[in-house]
Amino acid sequence: MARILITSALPYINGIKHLGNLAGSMLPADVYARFQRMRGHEVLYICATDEHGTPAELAAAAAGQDVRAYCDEQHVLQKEIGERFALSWDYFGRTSSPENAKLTQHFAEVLEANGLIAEIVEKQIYSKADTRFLPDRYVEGTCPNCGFEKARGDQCDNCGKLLEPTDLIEPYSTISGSRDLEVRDTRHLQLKQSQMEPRLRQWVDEATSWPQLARSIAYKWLDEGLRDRTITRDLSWGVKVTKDGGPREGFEDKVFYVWFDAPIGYIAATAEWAKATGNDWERWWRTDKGAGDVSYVQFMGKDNVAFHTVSFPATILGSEEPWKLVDRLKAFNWLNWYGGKFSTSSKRGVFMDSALELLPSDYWRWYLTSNAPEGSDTQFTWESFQGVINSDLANVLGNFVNRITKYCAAKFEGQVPAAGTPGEAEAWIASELSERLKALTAHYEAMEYRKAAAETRAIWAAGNEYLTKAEPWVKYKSDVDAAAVGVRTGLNLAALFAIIAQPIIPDTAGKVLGALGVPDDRRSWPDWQDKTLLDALPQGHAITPPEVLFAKIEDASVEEWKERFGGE
RNA sequence: GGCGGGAUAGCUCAGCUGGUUAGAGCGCAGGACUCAUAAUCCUGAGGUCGAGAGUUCAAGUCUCUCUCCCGCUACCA
Repeated sequence: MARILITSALPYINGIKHLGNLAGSMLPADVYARFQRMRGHEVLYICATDEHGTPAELAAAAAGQDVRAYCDEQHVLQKEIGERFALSWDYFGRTSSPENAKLTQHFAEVLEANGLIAEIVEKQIYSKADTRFLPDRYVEGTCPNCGFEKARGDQCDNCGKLLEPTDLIEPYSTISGSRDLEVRDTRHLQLKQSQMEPRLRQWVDEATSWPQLARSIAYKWLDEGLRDRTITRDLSWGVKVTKDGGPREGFEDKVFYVWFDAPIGYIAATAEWAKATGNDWERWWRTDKGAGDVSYVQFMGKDNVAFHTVSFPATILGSEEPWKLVDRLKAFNWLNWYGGKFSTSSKRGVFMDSALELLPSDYWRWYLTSNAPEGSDTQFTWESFQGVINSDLANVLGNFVNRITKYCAAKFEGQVPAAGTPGEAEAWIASELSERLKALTAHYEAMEYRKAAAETRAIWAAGNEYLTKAEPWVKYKSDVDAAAVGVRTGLNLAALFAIIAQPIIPDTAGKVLGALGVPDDRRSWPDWQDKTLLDALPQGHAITPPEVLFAKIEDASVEEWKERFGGE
C-alpha cells in the first residue's frame, strides 16, 4: 500500500469559485484521490482557502465587513459548496490558521538564519486618504509612454509597457480615488532566491516525471535568473512578521506576502487536520519523521506552475530542513467561457453555487472531467454540455442500468439469476473488459483525465453491445436459462460500471451500487485480471431497479440557461 | 518583444521514440432490434493531417521558413 499526499491549488477567498477553478485543480485532485483510495492506498487529500492579500481586504471592504469576519464567512461557504460537489477532502483548512502563521514564521526565521533573507528599504506609494501603502496595481494614472489615462502602476494595459508606480503622471488610488499620494520609505524582507538557483536547477533536472509544460516553465524562470523577491507587505491582514518568536521591530504593521504563506498552507492545513483528528502531520511532510515513502502529487492551473516548481521549492530547499517536496505535478489549462475567460470579478460564466441550482454535481463532474482542459484551453458551451450529458450519462450509462434492472425485475423477480452457462457473448465481453480495465487503470495512474473518462464510457458502451449480442429478451422465449446468463452478466456489468464510475460520479455510482446491494467492501477498484467480475453478485441476491439515473437536458433548458448566464 | 502551447473528418479532440488502407465521440444517412430514458446495436459517407521547403527507402509524426489562434511574462490570484 502506497501513501499518497494530494493537494489542489488553494482557492482564493474572494467569493464562490467558478467552473474553471473547479475543473483545473479541485475536481481532478478529487477524482485522483478517489481512484487511489479505491486501489487501497493510504490517501491524504488536503485543500484550504487562500485568505491573505489585498484582494481579500478589498472584497471585505466592498461587502462592508471586517476582513476576518468576511473570511470566516467565505471559508464556510467554499467548504460547503465543495462538499456539495462531493470533493472528498480529508481536510479543508485556511491559510489564516494559527498553524499557518506558526509555520510561515518558522520558515522565514530559518531562511534568515541560513542567510537567505535580508532586510531592505524600498520606496512605495502611500495613500494618506486610505492610510495605507498601495500595491503597484492599485495605483493608476496616465501612462508616460502612450498617454493612456488608466495605466496601472505595474503595467499599461494600452501599450503594454511595464511601469513603476512612480512613473505614472497624476497617479491616484484605485481604492479611494484619492490623489493625495506620496512616496515613502518602507522596510521589507527580501528572499534571496538568486542564491538558490543551482539547487533548484538540480532539483528540476531530477524531476524527469513532470509534464513537459511544468518543466519548461520552471527552466524558463531559472534561465532568466531568479529575482530576489520581497516577501513582506504593508498590510494588516496576514501572517505577522516575527523575530526570535516575538514581534519584529519595524515590522509591526507588516505581514508576509500572500505568495509566501499560501503554499505553506498545504503543510499547515495538514497540521490543522492532525489537530482536528488526532493524527500526526509530520509523517506526511517530514522525511525524517516518516514521510520518506510518501508520494506527493500537486494539482493546479498553469498560472500556478512557477510558484509550485520554483518559488515554493526555494522556500523548502532554503530551509535546509527535511521537508517533503512535490513528486508529481499535474497542471491544467483554462476552461473558457464563450470566447473569453470565466471571471470572478466580472461575474462571467457559471459559478459552483449556481451550477448546483441547475443540475446535480455528477453532471458537472462528468462533463468537466471528460472535457478537462488538459492539452490546451477548452471552451465551455451549453450545447456541448448538453450533448455530452445526454449521450454519455443518460443514454449510455443510465439507460443500460435501467434496461437490465427493469428486465430483471420483470422476468426474474428482481433476483440475480443462477441458471445457465456462459457462452460466446460472455467470453467476448470478458476479454473486452480485461483489456479496457487495464487501459483505464493506466490512464488514471497517468492522470490522463480525458482518456480515463473516454475509456470509462467505452466500457459502458461495451455493455450495451454485449446485450445486443446476448439478447436475453429473444432467448427468453425459447430458453429461459440462456436468458438468465445474459441477465446475470448484465447485472454484474451494471455493478462493475458503477464501481469504475466512482471517482468521477460518486453520487450516482453509489445509487446504483445501493440498488444492486453491493456492500462497501466490494466496491474497490477491479483487477483487470480478475475472472470473477461477471459473476460477483451473489446468485439469487435481490436487486431493486433504481430511479432513472440521469434526466436528459432539454433544448428548452439550454435556451433558458443561455439567457440566464449570458452564454452567447 | 521573450517564452510556451495549439492548428488533424461538419463539431470536440486522440494519434509515444517517423513505417501496412489517418482514428474516437458527437452530428448526419441507411439498416437492425424492441429489454430500456424514441434509448441501444450495426454499417456508411471519406479529411491534399494550417502553408511552403527540406531530411529519409518512408513524415500529421523530425528540421527550417511562413500564416493564424491562445496562454504566460513574478507582487493579480
